[in-house]
Amino acid sequence: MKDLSGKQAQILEFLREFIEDKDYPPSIRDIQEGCGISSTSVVDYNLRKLEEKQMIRRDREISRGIEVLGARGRRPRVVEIPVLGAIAAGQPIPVPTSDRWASDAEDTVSVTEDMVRGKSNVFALRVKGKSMIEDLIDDGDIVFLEPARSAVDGDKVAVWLKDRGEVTLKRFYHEGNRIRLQPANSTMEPIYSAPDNVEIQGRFVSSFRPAD
Amino acid sequence: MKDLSGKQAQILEFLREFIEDKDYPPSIRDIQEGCGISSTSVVDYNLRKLEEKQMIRRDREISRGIEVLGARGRRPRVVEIPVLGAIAAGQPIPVPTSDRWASDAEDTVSVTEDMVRGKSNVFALRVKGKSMIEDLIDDGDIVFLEPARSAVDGDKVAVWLKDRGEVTLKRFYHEGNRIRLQPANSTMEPIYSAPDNVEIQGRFVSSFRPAD
DNA sequence: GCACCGTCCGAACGCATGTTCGCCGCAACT
DNA sequence: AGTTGCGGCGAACATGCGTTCGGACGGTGC
Repeated sequence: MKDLSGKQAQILEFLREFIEDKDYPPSIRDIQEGCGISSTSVVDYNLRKLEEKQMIRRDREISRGIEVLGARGRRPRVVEIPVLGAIAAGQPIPVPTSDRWASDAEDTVSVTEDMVRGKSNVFALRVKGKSMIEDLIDDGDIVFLEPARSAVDGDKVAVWLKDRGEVTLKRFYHEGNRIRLQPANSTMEPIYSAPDNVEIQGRFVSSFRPAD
Repeated sequence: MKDLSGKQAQILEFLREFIEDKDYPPSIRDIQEGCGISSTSVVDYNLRKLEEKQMIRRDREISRGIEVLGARGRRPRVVEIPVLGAIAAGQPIPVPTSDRWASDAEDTVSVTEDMVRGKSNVFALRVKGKSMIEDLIDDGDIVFLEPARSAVDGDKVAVWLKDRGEVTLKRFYHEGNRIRLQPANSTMEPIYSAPDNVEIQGRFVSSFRPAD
């Protein structure tokens, strides 16, 4: 069931390379030529075999209707995340109110969908400066956030501190009638603030750190 | 040059959705039906216009030879990174000597190519435990490393400390006739070691932190 | 030997699909 | 009105491409 002949493996490999390269599936005759096969019927024959073995899917009656199945075939869904700007202590970030940022985003980053947990409307911020290093966020990191106005205890959120006039990323805790913003490092003291002084901008989804 | 008529925008949108959905480009008649156009020649006419405007690329004489260009069209190249295992203080990591790990990798992660800088043979490790939190690497993080046996000053490398019997991620500095492994946090002291006691496993490329 | 089966070959068949061509309606000019 | 250009229409045309069919070649079992 799983093992396939040399020619079938060759065809499968050719399929992957062709699709990767050209962005559309090859025709029967493309495969024929690319694999050095002398007849289209041989290709058809082996494609049927591959289909039986669940390696590919074919849309009959449709030109180039071949689809490679399996982990290497099904391309992971890629989403474009708008990078809205930089976040640094002392500087506000422009937080969108509408849900269409694609136009005013200065930059975008493409990531596989599982990196943002399939959430929608995720946006990204480029971290500037070392000011948040105690939150395990380094200079140059990219943080992915989902829009949020509220948080539950323990959430990592980007909050706008009205009195300080700055945005920071901390863990969020309700504590009596005040808010505790907890850094992730034991050597740092938490920030306490009145609830109406903090304005939640977004909830942490994930982060990425490129090389230096 | 940039603005396109309503019908052209409609066709372009249809192209994207169709390709996203089916994994192969539509035929002229697919577009005709999908956009409610009464003649194939109209589709052809507008496709030529789109091609003039550099919005798409057509492979003449080839069925479904349409390719959407631009940021939203050209899919970012996705590479599969083998996750070789977990890294935690006190435990060695199995570092491959050959360059074919795909078979023995327990897991893989798909990321867009720019996340690993287009480097080849990159592998990934899942961070276990909080033991490296001072290097801005948290529990659950995924670090991407490229195989390396040497490093230049300042590189973040995964090193095997023979005397301690553990692997850790630090910045690497030659300092006289010893090696300094520098954490990224000022409250932590660097580790000094003899050159023959450290064995470099891989060089840090990037890291990713999923949500809690 | 013979029959059977998996694989391959070459050619023909026929639908699917891209391309071309003449014509029309409409708006903006002269 | 006449002209020009753009966008659309429908049909015919030419080719791309999937499919089918008769047959060949090499194993394997009887």
